[in-house]
Parts: sequence; C-alpha cells; structure tokens
Amino acid sequence: MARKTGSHSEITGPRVRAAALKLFARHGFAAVSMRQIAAEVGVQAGALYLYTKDKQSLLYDLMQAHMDELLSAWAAQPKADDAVSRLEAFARFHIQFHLERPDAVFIAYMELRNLSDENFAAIEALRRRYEGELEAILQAGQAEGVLSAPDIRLTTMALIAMLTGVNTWYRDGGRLSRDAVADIYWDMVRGAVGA
Amino acid sequence: MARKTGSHSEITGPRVRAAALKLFARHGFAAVSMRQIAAEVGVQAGALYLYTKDKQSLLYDLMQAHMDELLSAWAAQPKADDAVSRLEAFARFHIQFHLERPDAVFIAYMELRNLSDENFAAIEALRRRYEGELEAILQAGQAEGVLSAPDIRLTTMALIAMLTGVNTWYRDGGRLSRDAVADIYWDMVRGAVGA
DNA sequence: CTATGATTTGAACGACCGTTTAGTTATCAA
DNA sequence: TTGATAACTAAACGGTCGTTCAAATCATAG
Repeated sequence: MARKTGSHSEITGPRVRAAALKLFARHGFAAVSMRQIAAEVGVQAGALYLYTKDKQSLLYDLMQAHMDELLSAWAAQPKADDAVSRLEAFARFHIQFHLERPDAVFIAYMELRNLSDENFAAIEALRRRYEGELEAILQAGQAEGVLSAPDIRLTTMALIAMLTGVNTWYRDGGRLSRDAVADIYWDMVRGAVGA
Repeated sequence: MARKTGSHSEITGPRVRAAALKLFARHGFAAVSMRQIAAEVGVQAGALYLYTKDKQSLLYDLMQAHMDELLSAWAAQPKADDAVSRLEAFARFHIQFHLERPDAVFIAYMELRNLSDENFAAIEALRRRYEGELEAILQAGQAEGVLSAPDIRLTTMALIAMLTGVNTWYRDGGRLSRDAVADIYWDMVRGAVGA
C-alpha cells in the first residue's frame, strides 16, 4: 500500500497538529510516541515526517502558534483610555481566551521543559511579551493613582496565575457561565490591586 | 562486583527518593529513566527495585509523602478565632510551605496525569482535603460577614492558584525576601475577597 | 571466625522509541 | 491518457525503556 485515496496535505497536516495537541495535552509530550500520534491521525508513523521535521519541532510549532495567537488576539482588543478599564479588559480577555483552548494552554505551561534551549528561549520571549502587557497596565494604573501594586512584577505574576488557574477547574455546563466566571474573577482582580 | 562497602538501605533509600524528586521535577516523570535515577544515586538500575516496586510507585510515594506533609503541617498551625486571621494564616503558610519545597510542589501539580487511576484518585482526595481547608475558612468568613466570595469554590481555586504561582517566579536572593513576598500576597488575597 | 542475610552488580528480557528510506499508489496538469 | 509529483506504507536502523534474576560481595550477630 502507499498513497491513500482522498489524501491531501492540507487535510492531513492540520490533523497531525490536532492529534499532537490533543495527545500532548492528555498524556504529556514525553509520554506520547510518534506512533500514537500517527494512529490518532489514521496513518503510519513515517508519514508524520512529511509534516514535521521531528517531534521537537512538532511541539515547538504548537507552542509558537499558540503564543502568536495569544499576542495577536490581545493586540486586536480595543484599548480603553484608563488603566482600570484596560485591566478589566485584560482579565476578561485572558479568561475567555484560555477557556477557549485548554489543550494549547496546558501544553504551553507544562511542556516548556521539553523544549530545546533555543526553542525555549523563543517561547519564553513571547510569554514575557504577554506578561509585559499586564505589567504596563499596572504601571499606568499606579501612575494614575487608581490602583496599588507594591511590586509590579509580583502582582503581574500573581494575577496571571490566578486567572490562568480557571482552566484547572472550570468545565462548560457547570453551575456558572463563562461570563459569570469572568465577572467574579474581575472582581477579585480589582480587589487584589485595590482598584 | 556486588555489594558495595558502606552500603545501607537507610542511606540508599532516601537517596533514591531524593534523586527521583530532583530528576522528575527537572525533566518530568516520563522523560526520566530508571537508569538516570540510578546514576544520580551512584548505583545500577536494578538496585532501585530494592526500594520501590516500580517506577509508578516511586512517583506515587513522592506525591503521597508531599501531600501528607502539607496536610499535617497545616494541621499543626495554630488556629485563630476569626476567619480573616485564619485566612491570613493560610496565605502565609501556603507561600512559606511551597517556597520551601519547589521540587515536590512542581511534581505534585505536574505529574498527576502520570499516576495510575487508583493512585490519582488517592492523591486527588488529599488535594481536595487541602482545598477544603481554605473553603471552610471562606465559608466561615462569609457567615461572619467579614468577606465576600460570590462562589466559594471559584474563590478557593483562584486564591490557591495565585498563591501557588509564587513558585514560578520567586528565587531566593532576589529583590524581595520571603516575608516581603508573603506580605504582598496576603494584601492581594485580602483585597480579592474584600476583607 | 563463621554463617546468615542484606545489598548490589551485570547481564539479559521483550517491547518500544524516533527517524530514515525504498518502493507503491493516488492525484492532477498537460 | 500519460507522466510527474504528492502522499503514504512497510520495513528496518540503532538505541533505550522498565524490569527480573542469578551470582557476588559486604555487614554483622553469635
């Protein structure tokens, strides 16, 4: 056997990435074999190498795409004039974006250690850029005198950790809607910085 | 060669657990081989099986010990009368305890998916117990009318995520002491629940 | 000093790993 | 309809995996 009927790289390519995303999120990068990914796609292991240089690149590409999407989605948000409104927008955006793609988020936070040194540096830089967005808001709020953050970096990390944590417990169809969850988190964020 | 001079199970046993803790935290359970752990201990792979039934038990034992220590350390804390003081004690305890043992914390949060079903259930129960401690404090505070938490479970998860996040960025010898960090986190916790 | 048990080695087991390659079949433009 | 090329299989590569076990050496009680 060889090429299968109806096979096209524009179809198989995305399916490879989707399968890898799903399996990496469920079992972890190191615990998932190329053969498992191939089986999920419905293909033999060798065929994967038409779509990725190697396993490491597959992980990196997923993370890269996720971080790019995160940054560009935030950049596309409307920018309010005052810091408190921008902080609210950030909180709501962060929660909505993360709830939308739990697998990618999970991988981006858990598989950093499985990246090669160069790949890690690249992803880390993107993450820092995102954190910088929140930092800038807090800095502005401090300057405006509308919130208090004794240590901007600490507050940034604390708020991001709190917000990202929503993915560890929230499930659709539970007692709270996504909007209700975002409302409560925003209240907590506001309280935490005294705004 | 066979038995080495000066070999004793009371020495090698702890060294096996210490090596596993360190390597699992650095590279992840699935990415670490029994031979790597053995090399860290200075022993051949086969010798590890005098100290653990298998690799899975090694992971489980580490997690179990960590969760037991967490729960008993919290239980040993003095209990204040009012909810706000108990909340402050919890926040400070959580940060101090987690900063003290970053490797164990990291494993306990990251390697849950590598546990067998039964082992996962056991660890999850312990984690729930710990979360229940914070939940009870929030519940009491709500009853006392000294804080506001629209959804106790959400607030519990949000606060724990925020506090645990300290391990992702804090390093000893930086610009803030552990106590200073705890002070700021406690201020944020208090603000987040409007206390 | 001896004998018993504790501790470890070294080799081996079958299974699975990521990756490469030659060969085969489907697609599609001309 | 043909020929080129895209997509895939099947098999194989050397290596590593977790785990077991007989044999060897050390510690120690009597």
